Amino acid sequence: ITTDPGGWHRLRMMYMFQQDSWVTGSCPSFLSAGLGVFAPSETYPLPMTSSSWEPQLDSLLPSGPSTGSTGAQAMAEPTEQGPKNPRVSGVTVHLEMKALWEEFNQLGTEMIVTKAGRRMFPTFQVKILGMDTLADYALLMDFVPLDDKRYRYAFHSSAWLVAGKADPTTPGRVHFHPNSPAKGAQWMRQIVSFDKLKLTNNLLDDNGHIILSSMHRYQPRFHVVFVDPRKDSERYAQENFKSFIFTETQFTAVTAYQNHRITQLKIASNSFAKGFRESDLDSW
Amino acid sequence: ITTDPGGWHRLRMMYMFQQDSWVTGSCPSFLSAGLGVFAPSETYPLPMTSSSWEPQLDSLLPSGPSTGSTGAQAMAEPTEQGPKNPRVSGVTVHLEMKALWEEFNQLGTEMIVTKAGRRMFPTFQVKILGMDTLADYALLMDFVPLDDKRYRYAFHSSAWLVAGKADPTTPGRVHFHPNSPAKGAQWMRQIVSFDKLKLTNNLLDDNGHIILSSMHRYQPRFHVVFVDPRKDSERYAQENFKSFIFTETQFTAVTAYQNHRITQLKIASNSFAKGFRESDLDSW
DNA sequence: CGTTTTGCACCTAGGTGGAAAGAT
DNA sequence: ATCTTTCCACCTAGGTGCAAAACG
Repeated sequence: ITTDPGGWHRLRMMYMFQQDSWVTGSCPSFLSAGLGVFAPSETYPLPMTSSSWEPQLDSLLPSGPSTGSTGAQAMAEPTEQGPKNPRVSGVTVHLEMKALWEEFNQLGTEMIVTKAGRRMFPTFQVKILGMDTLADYALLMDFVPLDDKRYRYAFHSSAWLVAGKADPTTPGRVHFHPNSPAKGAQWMRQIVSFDKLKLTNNLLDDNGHIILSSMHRYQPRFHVVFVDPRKDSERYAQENFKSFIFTETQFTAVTAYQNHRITQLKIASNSFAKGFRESDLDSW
Repeated sequence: ITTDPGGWHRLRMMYMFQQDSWVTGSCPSFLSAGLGVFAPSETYPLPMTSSSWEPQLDSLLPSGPSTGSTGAQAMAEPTEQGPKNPRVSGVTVHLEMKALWEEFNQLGTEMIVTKAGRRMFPTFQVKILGMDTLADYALLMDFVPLDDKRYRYAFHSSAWLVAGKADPTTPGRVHFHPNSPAKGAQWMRQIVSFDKLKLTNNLLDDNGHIILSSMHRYQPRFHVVFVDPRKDSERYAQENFKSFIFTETQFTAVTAYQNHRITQLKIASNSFAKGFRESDLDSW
């Protein structure tokens, strides 16, 4: 938990209904041993009509005319998850930079994956409410395939096409927020940022990064896990977590940008890419 | 506890025997409310014969011929602190970069203080053993005046001279390691680095930095505090912490380096000062 | 041919001591 | 005279997309 960068701690943890899965982020082993953990479904479980590539805005979000509320945020509708521990049942989550996410999503968000690992942009950031200030929580992210397809981009028509069935994959890793576990008060104090999370296409990755297949579509998921102090906490695993899905954060993993408009939006909005801005705005 | 830099959380906490004191570092308020806290003595309490400026090595350290052990480390002898909770009584702490600290200490370590706040170099880093892996701890640092004197540096003789009585001061702040509180397992997993700690000479500092008086000598102290879950934890405050002092880390606060040899050693050993290396070693 | 890898120029962000100017 | 402040060139460390090369 110190500041040693790249010193990710890796550990194993059992999915309840699945095989083992690598867990990323610095997380103490006693936590993974104790918290049980939810069962990520192999494919995206939300009611979605995403048979076509056409990006759609989250129908669950408060749409309508924009009210101009300060600090664009979205609140995810948790999926049906059965009875929950009161430590997590009241938790609500707001997505930061919602407007930017939507702008990308309307074009069809692409995220670069590299062998060494690449950060997401926009960064997944949330504001959390409703935790028990005195209880311990771990915050996690994972990525679920949006469908069982492989895609390719047709440059002449500027459109994504289905290119076949999805490549086979290993179960998929989970990224612990490096500050996990921490008290509810700590998590709620300010925006929680997953800027240490990196995406890779290296199936043999040894750095604890999230492994994704290029040219496949994914839905990020966010999980709030109450660290149950009880000895037999595994038995309550299903009750002790709550998951949140923001459909505007879905994306296609790529090794190089396909849609030129995505490239331009990345350059325009990511400060690290300022070197590629030329004409746009000198007013700055 | 997220990654927002400069977003230090500040809060007040009561010393048991003293007035209020500012606490720095991101630390949840429930913690400060609960952990009670030790009473830092106004002047350095260890048996020391530091009436003269001559820097002396810690007589408590295992000296003798260097055995060439890997990773130079020191283990602090805790001062007499009365009966302790078993959660802290077995804790031991090793100072990292001990050899470098000693090299500086032999010359008379100087640390720059600025209005905006300046990091220490060497950085105070420790390896911790003997914590209860499942218990919550907070790690703290504070700085105790080594004496009641004000110094000045005589350039012609390259020596420090007493320049009078110490300037009056306010009680002195405490720096919480930003990851506090965390489980013992988390703290012991890797080296704990206080690289977010900054020193300032601004008495009105609003950034939660440690306030020191230039031309005065200080002894850094390191405190391991068990976060007692009991409601009346204040009553056990004295039992729930253990303090460690590494005399080789003592220093004089300055606004500009006085001893040229200190400057050269900083330049030679701090990678951020590489721009000032010229002749020394091109083999690199 | 479509896709991936590599090296790189160009940034952000921020930690150094120096030198000159300012303060007392 | 002594000490402090400010600005700055020069670093570290690392996040960008690009272009060319490599891959299959």
